Amino acid sequence: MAPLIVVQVVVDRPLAQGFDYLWDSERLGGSPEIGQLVEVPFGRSNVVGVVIKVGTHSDFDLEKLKSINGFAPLPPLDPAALRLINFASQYYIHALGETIIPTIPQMWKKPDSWKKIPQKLIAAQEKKKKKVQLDQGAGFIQEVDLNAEQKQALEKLRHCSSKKNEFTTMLLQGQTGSGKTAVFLNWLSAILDDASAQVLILVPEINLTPQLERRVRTYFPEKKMVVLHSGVSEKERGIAWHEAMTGKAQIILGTRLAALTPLPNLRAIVVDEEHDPSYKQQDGIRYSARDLAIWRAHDVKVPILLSSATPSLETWLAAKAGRYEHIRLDQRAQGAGLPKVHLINTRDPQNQFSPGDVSKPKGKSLITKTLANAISKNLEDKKQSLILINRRGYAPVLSCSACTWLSKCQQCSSYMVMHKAGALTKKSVLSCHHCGLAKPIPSHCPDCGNADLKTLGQGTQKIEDAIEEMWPRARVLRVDTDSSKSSKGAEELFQEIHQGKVDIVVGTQMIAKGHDYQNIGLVAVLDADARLFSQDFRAAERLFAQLVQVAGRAGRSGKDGQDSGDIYIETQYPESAVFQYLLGHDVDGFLSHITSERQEAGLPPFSYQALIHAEAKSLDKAIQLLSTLKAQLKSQGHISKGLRVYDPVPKAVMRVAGSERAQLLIESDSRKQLQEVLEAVDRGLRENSQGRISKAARVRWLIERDPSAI
DNA sequence: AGCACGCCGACT
DNA sequence: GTCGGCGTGCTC
Repeated sequence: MAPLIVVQVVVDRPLAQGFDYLWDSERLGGSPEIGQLVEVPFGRSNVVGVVIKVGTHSDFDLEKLKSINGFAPLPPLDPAALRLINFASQYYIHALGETIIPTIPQMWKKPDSWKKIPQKLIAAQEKKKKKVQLDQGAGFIQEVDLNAEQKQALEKLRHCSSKKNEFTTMLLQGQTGSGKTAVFLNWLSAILDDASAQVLILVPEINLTPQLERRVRTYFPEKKMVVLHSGVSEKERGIAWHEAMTGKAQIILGTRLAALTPLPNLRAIVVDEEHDPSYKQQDGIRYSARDLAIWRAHDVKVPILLSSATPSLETWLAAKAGRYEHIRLDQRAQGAGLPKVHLINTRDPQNQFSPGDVSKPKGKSLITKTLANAISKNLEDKKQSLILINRRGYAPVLSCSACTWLSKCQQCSSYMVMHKAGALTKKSVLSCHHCGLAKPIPSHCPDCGNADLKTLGQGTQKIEDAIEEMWPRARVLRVDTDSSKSSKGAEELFQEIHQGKVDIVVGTQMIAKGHDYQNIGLVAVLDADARLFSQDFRAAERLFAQLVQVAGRAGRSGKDGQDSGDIYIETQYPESAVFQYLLGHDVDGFLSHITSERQEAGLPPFSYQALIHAEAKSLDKAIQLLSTLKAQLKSQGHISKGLRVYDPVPKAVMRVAGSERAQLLIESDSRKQLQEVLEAVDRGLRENSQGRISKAARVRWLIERDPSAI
C-alpha cells in the first residue's frame, strides 16, 4: 500500500484555517510541494487553493478527507514569496487564503484550462519575439551623461548597497525634474549585470506607467521586462506573472499589485514616488505595497530604494534618524529652474474682479482677476496653462432657491454632483460619487415645486465653461476620470496636450501625476483650501506633496533655466504652513513642521493605528457591534498603558449605497501591542461571525491596519 | 464568501 | 397547496 500523504490547503474564503486533503500520488502523477497551486473539492464545488503543509496525518477524521483533484502546471510559489504572504496575512489580520489566492492571475486559477497552458505560453513567446525587434529607441541617459550631482548620488547608492546579501533602505530625495529616474536606472544597471538577477520597480497607480515603461525598455533593451498593472489584460498578466515567478523576467515594473509577485532571484527593489497614497490597497486586504516591499527587501536581504520629491513623513524621519540612507538630489537636471509660486489671497478685493471690469465673467467664478490676467499673459506667450480643481462634474450640489432642498443621494449621506450633458452621459444628470447612482436633473424642486434650481460650488465642467467664456479663442481641454473614461482614453488626451493642440487644460489631480509636459508656462490650483482643514490628519501632507508635484509640471518647460514657469494658488489662507513652505520649495522645512505637530498629538508615525470598520443596515447596529467590541477588549484587560481605544463613530460619509458605516480607532505606542490587540479583536469578532458578518445583527466588519485616512 | 438547508408568509 | 424570504450552519 502507498504511504498516506495529507496536504493542507488554503482557499479564497475568509476562513482562518487550512483544509486537509489526501494526495493520491498514483493518480496525480506528481509529488506534493508547499506552495503548489491545486484544485480541490470544497463544499459542493471545486476551487483552487495553495498547499501550505505536506504531511502524513490529519487532525480531521481521515475517513472524511477528500482528495486533491489536480495541480497547476506551475512551479510552487517560492519560500520567500510564501513568507511575504504569510507576513501580510498576519500583519493585516487577513485570512491566509484570502491573501494568497488573489495575488495569482486569473489565467492560472482555471483548472479546466491548465492542460492548454503550455501551448499558450509558447504562442505568446513567439509573438513577443517579433515585438521586441521594433522596440529599440533613443532617450537612454548613460552614466557619463549624468550631471555631477546625479553621479554623486549614484556613487552613494552603489556604496550603500555594495555588500552582497545585505538589506539597506535608501531614500532618494530630489525635486521633480532632478533626474531621480536616470539615477536609479543606472543603479539598477549594475545589479542587472548578473544575468539571473531580478529587480522590482514599483510605481503608483497612475498614467505614468507607459512613459516609464518606454524609458526602462530603452535603458535595458536586452533585458526581459514585464509590466504588471490593472490595465494589462488578464492573459498578458498571467504570462508576465509566470515569467516573473519562474525567474525568466529580469525587470518587473508594476503598480502595488506587483508587490506580491513571487520573484525567486530578487536583487533590488525601487519604490518610485514612495509617498503616493495609491500604494495603499483600499479593498480586500488593505496592505501598503511600499511597507510590504520594505519587509520583503529585509527578508531576502536586498537593497531597496525609495524615491520621492516629497517623502512621506514616516520615510523622511527614518532617513533623518539614520535608519534609512538619505541621498539627496536637489538641483534640477537639464537646467530647468524651480517655478515661482504665487499665492493669491481670494479675500483680498484687489485680486477679485470689480463690477466694472471689462473681462469680468458673467457668473461667479473661482478664477480671480489676478489669475485671469496671468492666464491671458501666458496665452499671449504661446504657453499652455494647467488649471487644477479637485472636483469633477459641473457643480458639487444643486439647491433650490426657494426652500432648503439640496440634491442629496437617497442611498448615501452625501450630495449628488451635477454633471452636464456631454462625455459621460448624453443628458445632464445628478450623480453620486460614492455609490454611482445617477438620476435625471429635476426641472422643479421635488419639495416645493419651485423651478429655479441653482448650482452651488464649481467642478471641472463648470470651470471649463467659465474658461471658454473668458477666453473664447483658446483651445480648452478637460481631463478627469469622466472625460478620460468616455470618448478618448487618458493617454490620448495627454497626447493632445503634448502635441500642443490645446492652450488651457482643466482637470483634476490626474493631470499633475507623472506626465512630463514640454510647454507649460502656468499652473493654477483653484480649490486648495478644501483640503486644508480636513478631518484627516494627513491631508496637509498630501496637499503639500500634490502642490510640489504640480509645481514640477510648470518648471519643466524652462530649457535654459531662464523661464521656469509660474504656479498660482488661490487660497483664503495664504499664511498656512503648507503654502508658506511651498513658497520656498522647502520640503524639509515643511516635514520638520509637521513632525512637531504629529509628535505633540501622538499621531503616526509617533503611534500606530488600526481601524475597525463596521457596516450594517442601520447605524445603531454598526455602532453597537463596535461598542460591544470595545467593552470586550476592556474586560479582557487588553486596554493597558500606551493603548487607546476610542469610541465608535459614524464615518464621514456615513451611509453608502443604503448601508450605514461606523468605525473604531485603536491607537498604540507600540507595534507589538497593537498586533496583540488586533489578534484579540479578530478572535472576538470571528467567534460571533460567519465569515466577516456578525451573526446577530448582520454587521459586516473589517480590520484595517495603518489606515491611510481616518 | 458561497451555498444549501430550513421554516414561515403571499401567490400562480 | 408551492415559491421564496433570509436566519443558521458548514466547508477537509
